Amino acid sequence: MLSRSHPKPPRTGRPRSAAADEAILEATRASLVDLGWSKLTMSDVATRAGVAKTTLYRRWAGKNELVVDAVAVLFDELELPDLGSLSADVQAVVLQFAALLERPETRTALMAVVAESTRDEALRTRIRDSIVDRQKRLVLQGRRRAQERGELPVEQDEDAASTTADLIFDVIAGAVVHRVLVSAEPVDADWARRFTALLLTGLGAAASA
Amino acid sequence: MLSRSHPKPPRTGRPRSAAADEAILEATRASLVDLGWSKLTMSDVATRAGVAKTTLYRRWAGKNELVVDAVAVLFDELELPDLGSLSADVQAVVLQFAALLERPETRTALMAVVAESTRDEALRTRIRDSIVDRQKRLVLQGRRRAQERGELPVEQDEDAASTTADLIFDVIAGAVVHRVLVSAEPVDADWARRFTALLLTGLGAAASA
Amino acid sequence: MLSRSHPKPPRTGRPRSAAADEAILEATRASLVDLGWSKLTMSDVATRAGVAKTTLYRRWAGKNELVVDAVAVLFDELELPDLGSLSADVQAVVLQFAALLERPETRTALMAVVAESTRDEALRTRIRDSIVDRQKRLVLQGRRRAQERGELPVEQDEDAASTTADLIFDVIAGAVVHRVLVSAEPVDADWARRFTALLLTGLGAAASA
Amino acid sequence: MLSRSHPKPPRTGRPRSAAADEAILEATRASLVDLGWSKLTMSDVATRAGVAKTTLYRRWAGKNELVVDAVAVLFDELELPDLGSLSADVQAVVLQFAALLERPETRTALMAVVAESTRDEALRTRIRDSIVDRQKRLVLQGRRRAQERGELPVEQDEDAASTTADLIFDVIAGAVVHRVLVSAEPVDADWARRFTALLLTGLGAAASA
DNA sequence: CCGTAAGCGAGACGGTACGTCCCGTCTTGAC
DNA sequence: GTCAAGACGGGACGTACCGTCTCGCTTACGG
Repeated sequence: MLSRSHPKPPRTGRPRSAAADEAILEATRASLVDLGWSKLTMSDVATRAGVAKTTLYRRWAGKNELVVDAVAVLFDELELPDLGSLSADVQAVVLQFAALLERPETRTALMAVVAESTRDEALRTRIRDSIVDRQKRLVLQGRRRAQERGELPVEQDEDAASTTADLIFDVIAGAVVHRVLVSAEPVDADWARRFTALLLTGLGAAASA
Repeated sequence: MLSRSHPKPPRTGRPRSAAADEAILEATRASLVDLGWSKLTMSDVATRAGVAKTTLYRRWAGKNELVVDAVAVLFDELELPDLGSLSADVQAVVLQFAALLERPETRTALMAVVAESTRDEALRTRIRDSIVDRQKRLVLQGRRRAQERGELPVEQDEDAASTTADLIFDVIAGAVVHRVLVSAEPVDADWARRFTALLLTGLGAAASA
Repeated sequence: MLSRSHPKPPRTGRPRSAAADEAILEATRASLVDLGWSKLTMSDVATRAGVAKTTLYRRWAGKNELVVDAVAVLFDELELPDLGSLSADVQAVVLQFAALLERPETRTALMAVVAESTRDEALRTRIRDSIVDRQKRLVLQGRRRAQERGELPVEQDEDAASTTADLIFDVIAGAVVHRVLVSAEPVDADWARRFTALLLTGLGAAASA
Repeated sequence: MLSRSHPKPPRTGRPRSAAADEAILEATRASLVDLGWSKLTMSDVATRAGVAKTTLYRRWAGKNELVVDAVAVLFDELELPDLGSLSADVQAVVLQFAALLERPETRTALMAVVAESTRDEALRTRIRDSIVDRQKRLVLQGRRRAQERGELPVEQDEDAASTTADLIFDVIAGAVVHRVLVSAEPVDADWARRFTALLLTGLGAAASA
């Protein structure tokens, strides 16, 4: 669960309903599925959640922030399986990620909030903190495991390692997102295999350089 | 200029103003810069263009279509320079593309229309036709030129060649978009060099396999 | 019909629907009857009139102004009958006025807008122009007729005549309103007779002094 | 102080704060002055009184009841002076009453609660008990004093006397209220003199008839 | 002198109406 | 038949109060 940081928890007054929070996020996802981002309204979410509109606005500044929180949790389902080789692990994650992007709630929401974030610095930060940066763990975890297996050398220069991890992350995430949402072509086992081969070969060569 | 297909040009009555078309698209871009996608309104565009709202709706079905046409032309500015090597050419295009995505009108519009397109098949087609598929010419042109230079072998299997081109396109476009719009990190000469190295190495290995 | 003064009638664009105006005022009166002033809402009026809320706000600044216009027309129904004597005429008008105040739409609306007008100069002016001052005609007409009959002397001092007319108006209107809306006692023929006797005797003595 | 009737005083638990009552009524009057009837809110009154909203609702059913209690006490300040003649006494009360109605808290509140009372029988009763009927004492006191002075005959018929008192009350209260709140003209010594003359002459004639 | 029951400030709750904004359509008269 | 202008029915917005409901206290009485 994302902590929306109540830095000074108020001590008086009726406490906020914890149940409402989850009901609202669930209702938001349902509304995304049924209506999509652009037709989703705060009123509709409130109605579905059995909650007053004011309760929504008391907790979230607007549609953008609400949707980010609603879908963020879905991304935490991604995990790196241990299939014995880096290539197999990457292919599996690629397929998982593509499957997540095919779900109607993420499909319609992700690009929309990214689009909004281009004019809203706070929203961009929220997206990065809640969604994007969290998934870098997969890259780091994959590298560590590959190094343990001896598939990749242990890097000495930490800065370079971090820069490379960022590059890999942009390539994987970008390519899969583009394939699914822009090209609208399927990410199947074959594509995953071909893409992973390209990535790992390029990466290996870069590492040895 | 994109043809918005007037298959049967109307023969009677006052003809449509040709000047209005360009004024509207220019006004749309200006509105995107000033207001961003989500705050852009048809009324605002009409006012900026000195045109009535009815005139907009006579030509475009809605905001989505209008914005696609308004920004599509910007993507046609991309071109593959001839710098003597495939690597240099790719790096140059990557930098061009990133610069285009940094412009406020494309920055705010591109992801937004892609998001809308996830629930609107016609819009997705329009985006592909007007924007995405047009840029595949750059990939094809780059490959042809590399083959002429002997940097890449001439492929026999046309299907495989096409599939590979699609993959490359998704990787390049996806990675750059993700870097600029999601990670919000700069695409500078260094990143372009590193990314291109990864791509071309991976590609070379894949081709020889 | 009250003219809401379109000082510079716009020459372009779709003209405002004249039918909507009357439908809205009628709906307002109906809503006053059903709900009373304090529960009347702009949305309800719009719905009853088959009109969008925006159409209401395009024509009236708010509930107060709308209700003033809606009930003003009812007050124009009052008229001074010619029953042969000033006393009979006054009694008849008193009964008419009381009957008007018994109607639910005026009953609930009149005091409410007067109350609002105590903090809104523009509203007070509107009420005076649309409702109150219009009824002074009854006092003036009554005096003229009584003078023609020889029941009252023709006054020479116009200022004094006007001041007296104002006094009479405040006494009649005030007493009837207070009886009906505050004391909530019936204004029947007996009360009208007694009140008229008090008024005319007092008035006659004042005139001869 | 108005008794708000605690018919069965609760015997256990913490007793209600007596100080809070007066603070709330005072805050209500202050809020009436600053905001007027229609903008006065329970929350605002609670804040001004340094009290929780629940405390208000524990004591009063709503805004109407609260305001009636808050202004009722002001009307008890009216008193009939003994200036030696009925006419002088009446003029003095008229001026007192007008001054009371000029105060912003009564000005905005009185008509508003009367308006509300047209649809709320309990409220009408409360207003009559707390405000209106209390002031009839002034009429009765004035008559008694005038009878003692020999200015008015002692009436035999008690019913008729009561009916006449009601009529006088409606005429005085109605005329002054109408002059101040509707006509929005000043009630000065001259107006009071002229009005009193009209009233007493008419009354004298009626009595002798 | 202690338990208990009501009162208390605070503030979240489900609602309703507000007045504004934009949507996409329709209705004018001018060209 | 298109144009600029602008009114139209509709619907969502985000805000403000409503009157109610928890909360964790405080405060007085009665055992």
